[in-house]
Amino acid sequence: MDSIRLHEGELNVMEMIWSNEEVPAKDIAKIVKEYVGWEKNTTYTVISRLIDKGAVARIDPGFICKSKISKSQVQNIEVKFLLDKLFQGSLSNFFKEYLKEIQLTQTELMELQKIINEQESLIVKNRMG
Amino acid sequence: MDSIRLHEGELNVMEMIWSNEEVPAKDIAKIVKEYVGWEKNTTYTVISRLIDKGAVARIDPGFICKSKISKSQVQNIEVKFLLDKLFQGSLSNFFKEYLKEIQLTQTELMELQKIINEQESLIVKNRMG
DNA sequence: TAATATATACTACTATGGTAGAATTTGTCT
DNA sequence: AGACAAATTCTACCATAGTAGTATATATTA
Repeated sequence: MDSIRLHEGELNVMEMIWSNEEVPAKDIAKIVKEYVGWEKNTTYTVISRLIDKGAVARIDPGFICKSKISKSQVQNIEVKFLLDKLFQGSLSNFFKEYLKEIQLTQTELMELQKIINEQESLIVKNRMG
Repeated sequence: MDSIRLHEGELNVMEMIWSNEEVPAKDIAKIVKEYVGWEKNTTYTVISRLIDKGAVARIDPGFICKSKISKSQVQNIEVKFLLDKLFQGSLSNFFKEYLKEIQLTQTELMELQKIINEQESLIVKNRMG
């Protein structure tokens, strides 16, 4: 699980694959063309690069694409990069320097609260064995 | 305040500037050399690019560098990019897809709780006029 | 003031992201 | 089979990140 970084362009393609389990390259090309406007060649190039990077597996016949890395892995990797880059690698700093400063909506606050509660009850459970 | 994106290398330099208000280029070069290992030329090149981008102001004589963008602005910009890129631009999604899944430490939980409390009391105050 | 060191500017080279044209292969329909 | 379309591969071009060598200007000092 070596930190594969994916950029915007590659994500256009990955999103397709993540939401379909297995997709033929040709379909990806079609859909990306429709939604993002890329020529099919562009998509094929990006797919190749994703295969080189190890983010996508090619299955033949049919040039079927299957993800080798989950969206959540990619999210983790990118969040880590951001934290390292601008928050001294610390989630706490992110809370204190970012979250604290912006105005959270009621909904966001409630969601956060829910997550905290869940995690806290987990901790308590663990402590009680 | 047009989304200036700064990458790793540029941040080496910006961190210096942020923590010193006004710094001569030569000092930045020296320190970056010491801590990051870059040749002074490299640092000068990066400084030029930062000036071009509008992230740094050059004051003469002395080639003094002064930041034109705060760290917190840069943090906001980069967080927004990450959210757009991997969380459909939504902080809520970030909470639900990332925070929820990782194991927060006690300290982190407490910090979060504190932030929520503060923001909630703010909302209540506003509501009461 | 000549010699040396330091600061700054210019130029350049590599890697990769972003994008797509051209060429070729494969499939389909008559 | 021949013609047309779709799929795939090859190749390439530009922008920018990443890094630094070379040249020049400026300051310092013998």
